[in-house]
Amino acid sequence: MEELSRRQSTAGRDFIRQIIDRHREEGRYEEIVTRFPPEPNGYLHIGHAKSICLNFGLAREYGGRCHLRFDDTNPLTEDEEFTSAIQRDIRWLGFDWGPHLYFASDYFERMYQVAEDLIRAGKAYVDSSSEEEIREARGTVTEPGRPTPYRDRSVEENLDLFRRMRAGEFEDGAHVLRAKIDLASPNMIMRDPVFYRIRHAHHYRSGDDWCIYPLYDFAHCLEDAFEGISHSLCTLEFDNNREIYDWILDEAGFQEPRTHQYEFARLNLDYWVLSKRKLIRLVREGHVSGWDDPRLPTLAGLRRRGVPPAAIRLLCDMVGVAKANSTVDLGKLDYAIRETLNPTAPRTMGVLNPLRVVLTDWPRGRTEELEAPFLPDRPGSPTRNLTLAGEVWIEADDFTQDPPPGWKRLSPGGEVRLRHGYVIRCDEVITDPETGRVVELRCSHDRGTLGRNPEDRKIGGTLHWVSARDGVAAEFRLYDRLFRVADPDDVPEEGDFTDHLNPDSLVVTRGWVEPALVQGHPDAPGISGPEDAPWEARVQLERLGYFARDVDFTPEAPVFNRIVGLRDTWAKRVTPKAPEEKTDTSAPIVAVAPRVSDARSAVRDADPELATRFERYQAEMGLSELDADVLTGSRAVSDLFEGALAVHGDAKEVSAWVINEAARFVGEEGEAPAFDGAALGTLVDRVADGTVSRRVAKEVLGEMATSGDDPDAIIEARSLTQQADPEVLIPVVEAVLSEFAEKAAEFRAGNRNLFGLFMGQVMRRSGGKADPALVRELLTERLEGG
RNA sequence: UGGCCCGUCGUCUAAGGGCAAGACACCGGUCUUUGGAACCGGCGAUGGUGGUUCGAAUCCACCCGGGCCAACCA
Repeated sequence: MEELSRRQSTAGRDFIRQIIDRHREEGRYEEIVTRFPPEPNGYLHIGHAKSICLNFGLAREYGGRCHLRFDDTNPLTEDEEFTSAIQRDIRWLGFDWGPHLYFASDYFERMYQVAEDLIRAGKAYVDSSSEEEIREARGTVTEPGRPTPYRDRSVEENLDLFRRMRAGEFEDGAHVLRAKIDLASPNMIMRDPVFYRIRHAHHYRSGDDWCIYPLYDFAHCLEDAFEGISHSLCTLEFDNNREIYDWILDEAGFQEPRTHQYEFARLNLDYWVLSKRKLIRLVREGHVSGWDDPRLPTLAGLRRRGVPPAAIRLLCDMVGVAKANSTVDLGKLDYAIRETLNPTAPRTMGVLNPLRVVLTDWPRGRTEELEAPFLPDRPGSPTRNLTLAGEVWIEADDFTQDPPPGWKRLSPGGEVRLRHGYVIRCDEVITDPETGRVVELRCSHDRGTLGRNPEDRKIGGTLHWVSARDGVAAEFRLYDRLFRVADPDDVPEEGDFTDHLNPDSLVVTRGWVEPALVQGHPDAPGISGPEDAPWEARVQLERLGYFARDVDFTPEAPVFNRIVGLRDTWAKRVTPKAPEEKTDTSAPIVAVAPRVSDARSAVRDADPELATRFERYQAEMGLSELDADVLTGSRAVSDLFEGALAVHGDAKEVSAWVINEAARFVGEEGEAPAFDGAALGTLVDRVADGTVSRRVAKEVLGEMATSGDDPDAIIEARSLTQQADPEVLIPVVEAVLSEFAEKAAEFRAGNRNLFGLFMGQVMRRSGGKADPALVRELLTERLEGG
């Protein structure tokens, strides 16, 4: 649909779509299958919306499917109530899972079988230590963990114990099932994670069938695998969990192509909090009226406020998907709402803070019907009649006794137009003798101005109004940001995010609306009747903003929520945004001397040969300490260097090739690449003797790393010999220059950045084979010479 | 502090060796019976230092900054 069109282009696709594109080219998966896996223990909020839009959107774009799966593995916190609320919210957002509704609890038996398999394979054990003991034995980020006394129980004993755990023979906490992996892993999650715990608790779906329940790390990857998920998307904080995800799936024997996990940044919005824990506090402590309080970022709250689901989808599309933690400007949500509502919301009138206007020259008893279109910019728009009699309400803010420069609204002696009606002039101001407050305006109207402008003068402003004769009293709930500060979590010692609550986040006023907003109107979309679902009734109150009926609305006591105000360039001019004091977070600029890496230094301490080489490279070859450091950080890298050096004797040159180009092909665990040092040395030789350009040599190296072929063979097979013949290159250079004549002119006019463009074009056309120094020379001659 | 992830306009996101692009925000202007909308224009960024390269936001090294992990939560 319209929001998707931007994504159709190849450029600018997010990293997840790029990965999926690649998988599709490889034909790796039969179908793209994603999932949205909420835990039914709370309400969905706008952060979840990003994940929903991503997962369901991907399925839609790639013609795959997206599962809705309740990740209900914790009987203590989960509840039926939430499963229906979550389904309603997703549907409201505009997505559908078809028949693919699943529950993790339905997989308990299969998961249990996997756990037994793991035990039989010696990959899991029953630990009878207490929770505290396990935590204590796990070590810290800097110290390795140590085994508990139960780690080496026999398979038989483990199996027996685990079965009795299931059978309910033990109290909560008596035993747990743990993976047997590596207690010294630098990744804390891999230090024998707990897979099952005993919980004699009633589960809202599986009842009392189970008294052991799997934990997230064990359960989630299996759920994905059971369902044939192809791309399992989660937020950044699960990054560390990917290792256990893969470990379990591999140990459980799931073959490629199987599901894999990818992490993206969760959505954050300033002036809001999005953590479940904090949302619960706001509700429980009564800072808001409930989960659907319109000030909350919950989908229920946004819906009640009147935000259209399309606006939330648009926001998610604008925000994109990436791996960098970020906080989105709340103004983007406002934009998305206005953008969505502007083309469709009927224009109507209401007055928030009324001020009485009496038309002194209006004949007593006369009424006039003024025809007003609901969508004034659209030809053929449906209309309604506004009844004008001798008195109207206008907005108190639209009048001032002493107008500032640029004021276009009413002031003593000034003229304005009543929207869809006449031009009026303020003749007299009635004030309360006690308070001095303006209570009424006496005005006269110009009969010649209905539907046309006076010729002798310009009327600057137009005011919205409601007829005092037949306006309907209404309550307005005006919402503002929930917090006063952009980052409510930024609190001083012993402070709390609730300290930053905005006391003015809800302002209630009583005013008037035109009758159509309460009675309904057959031709106006969104306000067709008093019984309409509240969030279906979204209108613009002209000059004020977009409003929706609240769930509390009744025709007898109409209540409207302000969804968002209109852009207001006047307000900005009058109250310029306070320059928010920004704490300077930029790093102080200090020149730091690069150091030898601690990690590599430790490797050398453990390997005397590397330590010797480290010294030798500096002393005998004249390499810098830093280069020598990198070259001796692992056996694989150092061997590569040694091997290459045996073929090509220039230590500096070889060292640069190893460090900058070849080292990246050494595996994470120090596995040697597909080529050896000698092959690398040969390649460096070919660069030195001018056979190939450096650029081509890098390509060759890449191929060596995948195929393991000999460099000469690759050069031969793909005829990559360097092109240094001017006779050949000149026509190419001239072709580029004439094709990009405009750019060339720009270059001559001073845009030096463009040199790379020409260079790149020539290089591309030569298949990267051209001698760059020569090309540069030829180009320079032609661009600068004549 | 060990490991992992991440640093591009004020904000969000592209470009992944060759013209730093778009959106929001902001600032001007045109138009206007919404100080709205629409239209036109402008401002504005590669965390730092070295290195590799004809050419670096992109590759390498170090530094700085931010985030995540030591639940029998997810």
